Amino acid sequence: MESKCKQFRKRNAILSCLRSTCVHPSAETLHEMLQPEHPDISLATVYRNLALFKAQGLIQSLGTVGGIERFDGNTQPHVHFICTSCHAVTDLPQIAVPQQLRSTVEQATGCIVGECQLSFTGTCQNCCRNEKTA
Amino acid sequence: MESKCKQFRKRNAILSCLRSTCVHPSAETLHEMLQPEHPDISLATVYRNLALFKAQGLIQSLGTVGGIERFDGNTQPHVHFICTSCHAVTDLPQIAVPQQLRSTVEQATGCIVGECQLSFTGTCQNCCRNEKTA
DNA sequence: AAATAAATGAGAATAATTCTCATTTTTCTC
DNA sequence: GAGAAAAATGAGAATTATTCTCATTTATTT
Repeated sequence: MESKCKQFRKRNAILSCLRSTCVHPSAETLHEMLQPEHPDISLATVYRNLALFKAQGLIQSLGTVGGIERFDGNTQPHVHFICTSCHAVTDLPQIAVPQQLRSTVEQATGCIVGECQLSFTGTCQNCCRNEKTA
Repeated sequence: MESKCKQFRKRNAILSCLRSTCVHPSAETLHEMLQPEHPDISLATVYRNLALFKAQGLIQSLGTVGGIERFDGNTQPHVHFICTSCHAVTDLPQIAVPQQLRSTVEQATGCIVGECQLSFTGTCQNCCRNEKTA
């Protein structure tokens, strides 16, 4: 039997917050973003729930950027740009994820493909400007 | 003036070892692989030189798999398959890296693109078999 | 050969993430 | 609705991959 949650749960707050941002935050950044409205959520809970959401497929991990794991509340396949200078991560909706390659990979290797990640790394517009003025 | 190295350097051993393998090892795995022939290379030196090679563009980092950074001695653009079960990383030479998208990204965003990474995650053939028998 | 510069080993330090456990909150049963 | 059971959480300790320090070794230059 399914049961409704009678109170706002911290879990929901964490998921909503991640889903409503496009900065692809780290656990710590997400924790900071939650502070104003939910100052009583501990960092451990953020980590715990991110792991849970990831296991459930509710969110996506982008892997680490500068040694820190980054998360994405958007599970639709899409492409990322990662700035190696400021570590900003942005979506590239202009580019399509080559989904059709999934079956090519499976046929060629006998593997079962879950995800396909396409990302570009480089220097973002902001950092390009700053490099020039510096 | 350029100077020749008169003795085998540990640095060279580390780079050759990484270049001669296709397992995309971590620093620690690479250290273990070096043990038989170079038991006097310390783990710190492996880390140090991998960071150096990466900065020089002699090798490539694949990011972390299961929380551990993996390296690739092959700097030619190519696609990877990452098994989320056993953490094996293999090349997919059958698939081409969509290099032409680089300029598309640059024009659309004003960023400067350095690298383009395409990878598929899922369950490798071995792990698929093991899951069935288990 | 002496002096300088670069590389290394060993272990300490760092820091992101995970774990522990006591407490609180939620759900289930009656 | 009350009490029991289960799940979630906070706080801080523990873990661990990676980096740093510094004394020593090795290579290069003079």
